[in-house]
Amino acid sequence: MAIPTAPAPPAAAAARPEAVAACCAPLTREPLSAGAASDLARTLKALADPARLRLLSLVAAHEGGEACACDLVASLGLSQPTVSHHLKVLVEAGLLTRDKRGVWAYFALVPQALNALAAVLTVPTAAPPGGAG
Amino acid sequence: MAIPTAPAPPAAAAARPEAVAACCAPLTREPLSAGAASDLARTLKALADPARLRLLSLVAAHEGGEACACDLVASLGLSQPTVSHHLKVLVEAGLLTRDKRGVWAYFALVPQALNALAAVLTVPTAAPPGGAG
DNA sequence: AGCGGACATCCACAGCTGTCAATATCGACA
DNA sequence: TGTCGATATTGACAGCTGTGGATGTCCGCT
Repeated sequence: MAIPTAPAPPAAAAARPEAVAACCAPLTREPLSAGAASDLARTLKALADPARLRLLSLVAAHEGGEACACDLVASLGLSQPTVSHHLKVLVEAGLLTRDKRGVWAYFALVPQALNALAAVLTVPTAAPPGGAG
Repeated sequence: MAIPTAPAPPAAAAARPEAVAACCAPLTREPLSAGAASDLARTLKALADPARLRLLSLVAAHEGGEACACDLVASLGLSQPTVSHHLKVLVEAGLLTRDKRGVWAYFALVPQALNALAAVLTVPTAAPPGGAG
């Protein structure tokens, strides 16, 4: 473990969800720095779980684009604390937003976060005629 | 969508890299089945590691689109067994191909795998015209 | 054939992660 | 104010994962 990057607290990730995809350069343009790779991996780790993927799709497919936590618990077949934990991970990764109304908590997708992630992963299949610099 | 959660051995994943993104439906179209979520998570887990992300970018950014394992070991600052392990994970996930020439092993990107992944994650931000359904 | 180098595999270990029971917190309501 | 219900947090634990040292395997060279 020789990652000399700044030890930012995990809560900071939620404060800057735009850090997900940095700026623009796809994964394949130039070698990732250790810090950039760590940032990107943190977001991907939030995605790389069956329960969280299902949560995202449940929220996204729900009418109105948002879903109540109680619905998610019922749909997932996992315990309520476990679902709450997964939702927290997704919110802190900037992939979901949480809106608490009364006793209910509603979660909605953050499309730009997923799209930024998709943009980073996209590979230019056709080589540009101008040649790479 | 009745993905039967077949307990296929991990080696089978390399034989069907197109299984990464199933068919076409983005994550946000309809709730993922447990099997589909598990499949997608498996591929994302292969990506969700700083060392493997750097490996992918190193390979992709290397001239000729492929890189020798020795270069990767030198660039990553990790031990040779560790790099070999990460490369194996990426190959088994269908994200890299391995081509052994003599004593050297060359690794190349599988653009379609990453692009399929990106397609799954992409969220349609604008509603399709006339597609009120 | 013998040797050296490149890569893969095995083994062990520390740290992380998903899971749930128990509990705490907070808002709605009588 | 007291109770009920929804959600979040805590604590514990099993299983997974990243890592490196030691070793095996295979190829090229002398």
